[in-house]
Amino acid sequence: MPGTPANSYVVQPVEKALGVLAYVVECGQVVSLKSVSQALGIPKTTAFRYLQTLTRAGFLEHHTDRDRYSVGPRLRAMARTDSSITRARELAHPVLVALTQEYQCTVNLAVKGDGSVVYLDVIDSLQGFRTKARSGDANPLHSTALGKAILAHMPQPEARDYLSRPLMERTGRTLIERAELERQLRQIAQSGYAIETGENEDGAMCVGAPILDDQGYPLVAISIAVPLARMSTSHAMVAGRKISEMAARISRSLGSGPSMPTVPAAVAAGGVSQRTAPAG
Amino acid sequence: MPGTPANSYVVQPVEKALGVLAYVVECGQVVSLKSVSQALGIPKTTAFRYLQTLTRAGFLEHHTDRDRYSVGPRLRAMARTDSSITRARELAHPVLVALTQEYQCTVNLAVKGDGSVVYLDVIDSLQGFRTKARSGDANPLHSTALGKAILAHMPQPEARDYLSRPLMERTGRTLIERAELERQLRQIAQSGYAIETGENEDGAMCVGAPILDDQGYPLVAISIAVPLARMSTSHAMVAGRKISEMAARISRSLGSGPSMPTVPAAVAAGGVSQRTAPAG
DNA sequence: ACCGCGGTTTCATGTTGCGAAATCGGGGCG
DNA sequence: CGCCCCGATTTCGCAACATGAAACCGCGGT
Repeated sequence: MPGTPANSYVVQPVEKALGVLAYVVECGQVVSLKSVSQALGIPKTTAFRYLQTLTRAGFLEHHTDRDRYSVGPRLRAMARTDSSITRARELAHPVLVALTQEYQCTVNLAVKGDGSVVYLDVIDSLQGFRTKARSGDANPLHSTALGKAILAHMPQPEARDYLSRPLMERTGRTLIERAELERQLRQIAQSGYAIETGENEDGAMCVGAPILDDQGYPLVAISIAVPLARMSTSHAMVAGRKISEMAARISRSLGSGPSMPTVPAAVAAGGVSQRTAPAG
Repeated sequence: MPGTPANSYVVQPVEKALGVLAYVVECGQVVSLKSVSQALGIPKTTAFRYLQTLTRAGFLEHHTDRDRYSVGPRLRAMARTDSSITRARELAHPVLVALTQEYQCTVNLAVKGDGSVVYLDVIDSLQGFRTKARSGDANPLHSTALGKAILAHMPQPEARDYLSRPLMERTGRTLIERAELERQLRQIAQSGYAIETGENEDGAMCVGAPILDDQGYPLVAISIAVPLARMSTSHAMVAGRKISEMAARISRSLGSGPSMPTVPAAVAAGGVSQRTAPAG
């Protein structure tokens, strides 16, 4: 059965299941096993298994009453995450450019990605200082201004989980003691910006602030990176306030309820914040 | 290695690949093969194949420069489709209720789904007439007011494709002759509403109109269903104009450019319309 | 009570997904 | 200038596992 030359490294079950997923979505999301099987020309047993698998993974939802499938919560969540990030990048871009010009330094926009920040946009100043990080690189959460800004605005359980893991020591200044780090995070949650003094890369100081999505979750963060020697703490604080304000403006554009300026998560010693109420 | 009892009908490659997909999205969409492999604990060969498959299917995008993966156009398209339909349903609901009350009859909201309309919402009047269709059911495009309204506003190539297939004869009145049907579709495209006189179910007359998404594509349609005997053609035309107007208002809320009231597709004998210019 | 249609379960089969290891490629450092 | 190392591809043989025909079940209609 030569048929398709199977040119490449395509895993057939995956490919077909994705076809099923796409079909369900395109079909306006109320689909029976039979129609999937017929429309895509795959035996119903197989279609059944794919629907089952997709449902279990939360990509589809199974309405047992009429035995129909529709798009599931996981897919919706993914869509929202993606569009939030995309919008945040778009909104942030002019801000990043402005920051580069003002401080003559590298500015970063990064997303949170399991235990790390991943740089999406890195804009270098023409003449100024440059850091090692390039778009696509990843760094620990606890050793960067970006990451600390995110950590400080994260729901408590998630932050706690991260902090309970061993923290990599990137430079001699990296904060690896949990109590110390948590103290700083609380302060960041209050002030709305994070300062990092060579904790990730020797000689580089960063000042960053989080951008919150419509649920108040710190999806991305922006920062400036300057030579450690060039900026005093008080200057950094001024910059921090400014950056924090810019980030907050973007958060507001993303729909992060007008009720929360910049103090959602870890503020107040043991304050607990939930991204989504456990209401289900 | 008992581990998971694999209780059920889950296809492992699919499950794992969905995990990879979710990871890429959650990670803020700039991910290397290695991080996927490490984070999910699957050998890199396998991760590679999944990424490859997901990319080929358009669910991911592969940035060859830095060898990173991010969310692909297909996933974005799915997300938009879903959210459009969801919004359309929400916006349409009060309209449906109003129509039920006004006409004392069943009203429908259906989506287009490969060669058929699938009923999403069916609201019955308390006392009045009821049709067979229930939420989740499907009917042919050419035999229902809903379907004809959609067909008439569909991009020409897609409509042509459908019409070139054999058309099922649901009742004695079903239009199965292509020329005749096309003539009617052109008229529907102009007037903005479709009338069906017992062509899908004996004794039931329907009047329907399409709701266009932000691309001008007829994603869903709404209709009322009354006993064939109860409504004259002239009454139906009045109702049609009203329904068409309501549908157009919803289309506008969905962002269907303010430049097109109700006449996008098949209008004017051979007019051609493209959903998306073939530029891609 | 019968019939038929869709969904679920079973089961034997061989296709095909898997992952260790070898290969390639490129960027950084000496 | 060339070596080295890391990460992405490719190869390849094995048996795990996806597959789909067929049997089974439950329901809704007649």
